[in-house]
Amino acid sequence: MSRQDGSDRTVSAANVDDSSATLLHIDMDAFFASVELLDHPELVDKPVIVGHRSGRSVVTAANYVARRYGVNSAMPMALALRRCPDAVVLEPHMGRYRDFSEQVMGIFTDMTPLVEPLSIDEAFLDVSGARRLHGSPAVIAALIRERVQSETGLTCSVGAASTKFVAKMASSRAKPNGLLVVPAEDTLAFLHPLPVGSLWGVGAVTENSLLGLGLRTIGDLAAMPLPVLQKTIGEVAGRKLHELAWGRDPRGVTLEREEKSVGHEITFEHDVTDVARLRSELLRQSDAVAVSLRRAGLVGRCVVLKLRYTDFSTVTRSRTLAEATNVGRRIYEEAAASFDLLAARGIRVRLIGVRVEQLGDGDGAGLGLWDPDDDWRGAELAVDSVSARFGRGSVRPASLLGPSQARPVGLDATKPNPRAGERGDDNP
DNA sequence: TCTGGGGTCCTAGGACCC
DNA sequence: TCTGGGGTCCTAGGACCC
Repeated sequence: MSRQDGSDRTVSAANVDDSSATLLHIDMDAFFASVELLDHPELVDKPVIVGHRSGRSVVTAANYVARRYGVNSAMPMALALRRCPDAVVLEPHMGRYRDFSEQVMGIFTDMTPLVEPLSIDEAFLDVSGARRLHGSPAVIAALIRERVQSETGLTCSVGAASTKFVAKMASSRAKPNGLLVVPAEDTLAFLHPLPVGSLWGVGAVTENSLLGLGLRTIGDLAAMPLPVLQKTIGEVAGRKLHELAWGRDPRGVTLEREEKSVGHEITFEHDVTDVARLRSELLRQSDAVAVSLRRAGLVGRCVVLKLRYTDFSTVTRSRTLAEATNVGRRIYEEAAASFDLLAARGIRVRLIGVRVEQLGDGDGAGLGLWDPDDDWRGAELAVDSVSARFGRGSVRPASLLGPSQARPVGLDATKPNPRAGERGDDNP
């Protein structure tokens, strides 16, 4: 293994063979906080928290000075400020973070076309094909880190390994502002001493289950008989974690991901009992979801209402439509119907949200009925009128067809129904 | 300590079909 | 009818990630 820290000092074996470590995971350091510090250089040595100071918010990001006080992202703001009363709290500026995100993703794409963004501030890169042009994975990682720093003023950390999840775990152990290369033959030596909780996909609940089995390290997990593991944490999770513990992860870098759902939710500053107010929030969110769907050229068939009550218990109610939609009014009707059943006997609501699932291709624009970028209210009738024109089932989610068979609305309706005539009694 | 908002994936039970 | 097996869809809840 070889490691560089912020001063580009090689900490261990310098002449390590990194040729097998062709998957890079790149993660920006304290991303939101670092962007804010570019605009407030006078705060560099002070604890800085990004988030809303008010009410029920949580820490969105914290710089490394704040982290020394025990402040971490997702921590309740009230707790963070108790731990670090002198912290400077800055409001988030998502648009600005998105701009920086695009800039660094652009730097990644200059090195290889095989870039899989994982979130706004991290990505996987497959550099196996870029070696001849740019050099070994460690050289490519160093080039990227230099460019990111000189062109944006931000730092990032890079993990290089032969599998995605080991690269991801390596980057988190290189933080901040470091590079950690794990050649294939060092994978188990790297993984097995680490605590089970550091495995990607092991959260607090699973960690507790594993500790209950006496498993403290990833090496312990690897040595555990698979059936025992599966009995405790489930068949799929057990198999997956066992594979990961042995460094096996067949996933490659994927360029395009299909969106599975679109939703909006809010937590009120104070719990709300007023049903009319809750309904109007539902209408607002339904419209917002519809706008998001149309911008993405999508329609959805399943409308999910989510409520969180005063005691933090959460319920969801879903309704599946006969035809997919991206019309705010339709989404609202379904969400409100679910809501009325729950609200009939009075409720105290902390959070309310609407989500649309079972997404499909909603390319009604090709029919000249509406422009997906045009969010004026009149466009609301768009996909419902397409359905009306072509009849039931003309708007079918891609998930029913399989990815390669997904077709724009309308075109699909010109095909014979593939499910017609399959109802015969062929019971053996 | 008192818990955001955006998501993905898995489990499990029941309806329904052949 | 005292009932098998396999598949798909729908629903609700929950773990997990950033």
